[in-house]
Amino acid sequence: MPRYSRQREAIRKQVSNRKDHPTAETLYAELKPKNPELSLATVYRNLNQLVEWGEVARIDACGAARFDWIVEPHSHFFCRECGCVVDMPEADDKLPRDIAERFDGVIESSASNFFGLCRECMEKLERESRS
Amino acid sequence: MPRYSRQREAIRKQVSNRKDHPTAETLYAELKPKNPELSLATVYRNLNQLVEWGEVARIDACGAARFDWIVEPHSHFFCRECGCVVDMPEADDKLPRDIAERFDGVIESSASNFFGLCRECMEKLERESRS
DNA sequence: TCGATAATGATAATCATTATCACTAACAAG
DNA sequence: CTTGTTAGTGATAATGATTATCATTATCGA
Repeated sequence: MPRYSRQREAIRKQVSNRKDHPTAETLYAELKPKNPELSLATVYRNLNQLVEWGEVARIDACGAARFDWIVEPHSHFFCRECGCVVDMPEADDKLPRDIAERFDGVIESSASNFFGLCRECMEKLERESRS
Repeated sequence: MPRYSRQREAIRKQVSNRKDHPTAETLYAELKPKNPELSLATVYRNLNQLVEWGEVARIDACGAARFDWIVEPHSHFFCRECGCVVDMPEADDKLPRDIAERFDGVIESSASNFFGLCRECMEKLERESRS
């Protein structure tokens, strides 16, 4: 029996309008100007709620949690230089299936994380090393 | 130019003597009795150092970081009930190879994380639900 | 033996997140 | 429409993991 709330609606909308994977803090900063009364705790609270309801997905890795309105499980790439997070849809599902069968327990979810440099940072570092 | 230190040696030894994946706090608790002067900060400091030198690996997921003297990258299973961490060597290397080729940047490492219930917890919960 | 400085221990600080709690607002029932 | 129940909020204290600070100690080459 959840009730309507202006704040939750704004948070839901903000997450679904973004193609990248914002943190709670980022969402808060973006929403604050047009919702001056908004509290950071409310952002965290509602994100947890939305995750629980399966409306958004939480991406855990590299410090702060990030949120994604694409709830189908998929892998991510994390750039160690700029901290950006990129979807890696190619890497999915092939792996977990047969692993899960062999495993001596219950596998409820899985996530493959990739770490390194995104193209922008790779090119930037290459440029810098030529000097 | 790192120098010898009794504390680092004790930490190194403690990590390599364990087959599970202890947290910094756990290692501290285990070492403290025989090294009463040891500080938690020293444990963190040295673990970071050892990771940087490639002597131990850091496993990031589910709250506190865990440490592993097996540095070859491999996947892990995390039990949501008891919090145990189990090696999943079967899940490795199949995935990253062809992904890395297609990726528009540099993939330096990858890790597949599995979440769910370990056998013990699965059985315990089954038993509890029959009552 | 000495001196430069790596390493330590104690603890304050930080960062992300959760808990608390008095207050506000949604909304079903009267 | 007025209400009563209680979900939701905002402000902030508390937490947990980790890092920074800093005065002191210890390593080790000169």
